[in-house]
Amino acid sequence: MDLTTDERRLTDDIGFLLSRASGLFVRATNAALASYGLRVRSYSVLLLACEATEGVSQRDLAEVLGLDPSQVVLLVDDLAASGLVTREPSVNDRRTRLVSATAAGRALRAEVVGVADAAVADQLSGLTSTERFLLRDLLSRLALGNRGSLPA
Amino acid sequence: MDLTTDERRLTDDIGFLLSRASGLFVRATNAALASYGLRVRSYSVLLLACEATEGVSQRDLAEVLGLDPSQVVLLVDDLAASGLVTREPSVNDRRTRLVSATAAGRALRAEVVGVADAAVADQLSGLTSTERFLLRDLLSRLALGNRGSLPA
DNA sequence: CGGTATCGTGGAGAATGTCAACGATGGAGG
DNA sequence: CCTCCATCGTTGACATTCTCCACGATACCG
Repeated sequence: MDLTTDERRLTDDIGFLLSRASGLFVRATNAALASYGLRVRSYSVLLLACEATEGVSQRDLAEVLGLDPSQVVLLVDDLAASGLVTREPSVNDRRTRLVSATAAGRALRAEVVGVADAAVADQLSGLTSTERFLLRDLLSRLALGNRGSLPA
Repeated sequence: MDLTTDERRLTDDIGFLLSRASGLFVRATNAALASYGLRVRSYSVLLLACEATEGVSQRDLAEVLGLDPSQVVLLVDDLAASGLVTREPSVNDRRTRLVSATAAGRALRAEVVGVADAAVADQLSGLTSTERFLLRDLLSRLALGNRGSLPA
């Protein structure tokens, strides 16, 4: 049942397909967010800042996003300069600076989230709802190491 | 059943998960290929050159890889400088230059393909064989627009 | 022949990835 | 208290990648 190596195709490689699909999604989402002055990266940081009521450390941001901490600095710099997030030192650990969304940040997020979701949904138009859930579960396990499926 | 927008999480977004997983795969594969002087990109070009018995136009390479043609030029430049591929003008259309793998290119591919596949398989270790087929099918439809599932 | 499109190539500038170092702080142990 | 070591944020440097534009060469179409 194993194909000989000579019969393999790049277009059957899951790594290649992941990279290809990811590129399509990122391009589509960047285009959708462009008019709001956001890119996928800064939008992701904004979302995480909105999700964390008490703020997120930049170390955690780097961890979740899979980025080098030095990249997070620049992303937060831009968002802070735009007044979308604040960066305040933690009282528990003065090394860490907690990133929190401002009112303006939350407002922009509320305005943009539909556009971003629509861009993603457009790319997913070929999949049924069931297939999307399945894909999300599989990708979640690859990207985040989640064990089981949806938790109840 | 729809969550309010305030309850959505970035880690549930398929676009984010795709980007995250793709990054993991690319990093792992790059690390595996590093000692052979290849990166994911050049390795992909080499694979496509090996698959096409009559050579591939750089236009087609750009199309399949989802890259700008100007990037393909540099990739082929490197591979050609290493003696892994040749770039010869097409007899049908002298504008196009067909990229073909040399004997050295095919030899290197045979040597490396196992290492690259192992890197991908390692990332997929959390998925069953059935889940991998399923994931490949779903990604293939997203990345390549394939309609149905596996053709018989 | 003239107009238009395509292929490969080069160049510019932004965005991203990777790595090493540093100051400031925290934590553990003597 | 003091020293050693780890962590967080930051900066800098450098390579890779992305995006777009323009050009010469060739093809196609009328």
